[in-house]
Amino acid sequence: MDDAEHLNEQQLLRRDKLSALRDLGVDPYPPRLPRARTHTNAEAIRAYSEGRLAADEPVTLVGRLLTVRVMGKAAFAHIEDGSGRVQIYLKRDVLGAAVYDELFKKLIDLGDFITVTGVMFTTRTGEVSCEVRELGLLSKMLTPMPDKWHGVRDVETRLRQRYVDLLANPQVRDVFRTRAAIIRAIRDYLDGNGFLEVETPVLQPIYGGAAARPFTTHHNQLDQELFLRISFELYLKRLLVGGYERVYEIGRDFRNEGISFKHNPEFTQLEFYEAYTDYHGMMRRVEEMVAAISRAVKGGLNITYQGRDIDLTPPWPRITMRDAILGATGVDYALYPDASSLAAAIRAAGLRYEPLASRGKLIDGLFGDYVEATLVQPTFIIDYPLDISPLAKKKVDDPTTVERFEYFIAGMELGNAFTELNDPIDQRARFVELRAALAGQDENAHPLDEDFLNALNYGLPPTGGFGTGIDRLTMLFTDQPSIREVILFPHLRTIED
RNA sequence: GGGCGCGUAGCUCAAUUGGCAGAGCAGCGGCCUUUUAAGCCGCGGGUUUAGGGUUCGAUUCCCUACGCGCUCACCA
Repeated sequence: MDDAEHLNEQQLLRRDKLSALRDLGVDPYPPRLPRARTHTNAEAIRAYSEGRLAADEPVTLVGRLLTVRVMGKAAFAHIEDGSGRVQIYLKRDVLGAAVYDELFKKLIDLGDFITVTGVMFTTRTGEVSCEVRELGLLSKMLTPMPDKWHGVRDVETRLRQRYVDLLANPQVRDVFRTRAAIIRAIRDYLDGNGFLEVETPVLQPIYGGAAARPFTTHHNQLDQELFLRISFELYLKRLLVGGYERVYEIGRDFRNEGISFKHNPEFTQLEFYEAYTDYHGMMRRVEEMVAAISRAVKGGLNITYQGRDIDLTPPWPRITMRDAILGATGVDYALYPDASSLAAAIRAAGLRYEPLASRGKLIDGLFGDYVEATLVQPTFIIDYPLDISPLAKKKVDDPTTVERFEYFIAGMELGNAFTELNDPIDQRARFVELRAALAGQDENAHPLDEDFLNALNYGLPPTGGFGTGIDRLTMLFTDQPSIREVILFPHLRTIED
């Protein structure tokens, strides 16, 4: 890739300029600034506008050269640093022919990092700018700048070479600033409510806590098969056994599944657990936390996602799974206590279903096919079938149903929570049953997590637990249609030659 | 993994039924001392993703490979 014969005209020309610069005694990659930076671009503009710069007080600015407008013996240009853009004004009278013609006009290109020292002023058209007295090159770009107006649109280039995307498309940089602000808002909310941030193993000898196929890896010295975690749940609950009342973790989960606009193999998850509350308490926490995020990053509770207005003001509706499906399909699954009778009812209603699915899977299928996409405004769907919820506590008056909810915004599932199952005997029975149900597909068959069961033997207090995908939350708050747009380096197939 | 679609200059995009591969930006040369997608004059730049096939002739039609997108499946 670096062979000279593969370089295009413009790349070769930029390399020629490197040697020309060195011939002039200019280091195209100097180790530091020739003169210390005095302001960011934004600070310089503000300081000047607010009259905080003395008359003729020089400022030293830095940035990547984005545009140039040469008018013979004078030129305007814009440079961009992390704070934004500032216009610079260069005059041959001021800089001299050597700097203006030989260095600036001939050897400095769009995309180069430069530094200028000069004096702030306002142009005829009212733009606060810097009239340059000294010019320095900080780092030469050896490849042409992308289109200054259109940026880079090619999806593959944008994702494989995210640095190109970021440097060419400022709005992409904003997405990841917002992502950081969301995570900060989450920490602020949880820290402010007495939650302790913890870290639990990514490499796990037994995986669990979610329904997903894992990635496997291997520890050489121990000669031990390990799994990359698919959730934090079983470790975090151990911590409540140990006496912490409120814990949370923000970190990476790994699921070996298909990739889609809302699935990346590794994604960032938030889970928190709170003793002495239940899933109702978790619902209040979730709507409060999401509202807090919205206030922090959007300044209010009304947002727009892909053209649809969404109001995040708590409280959000709580709708049982049963009522949601009944309303959308006319099927009341409570009337059908087993998979075969429910399947018959679904068929009679003329709806889609997976013939071999369990009762819980049939219900989940109906929900996914007929309800989920309609949940545009924030909604809690509560009370899930037992057999798809092995870690949630049964409802006291209905042992086929558990105290669980998922919350939906913009037709997308964003998170999952339950009143945690803390009965060690029941938990063991659920694991055994689950293993039996999965025995056919041995990829998911794995040993019981005896240590987790042992922890429950020591007593887990009544607890509410919650997990949510930070990537999907970021999609929501940055109005992005795909998870790839909110992950800096999303997974792509490697290119084979 | 299945189905459908896409891949043209450094970037953004055109190219009629299968008939000389183009434009804007960027680049290079020239003019231009308050411009801002600066402007004006001129010039260069292509293995049309890769490999094969049909044809007098292929960016266009066919096959294979690679990558990307959409979608379905998978996701206790």
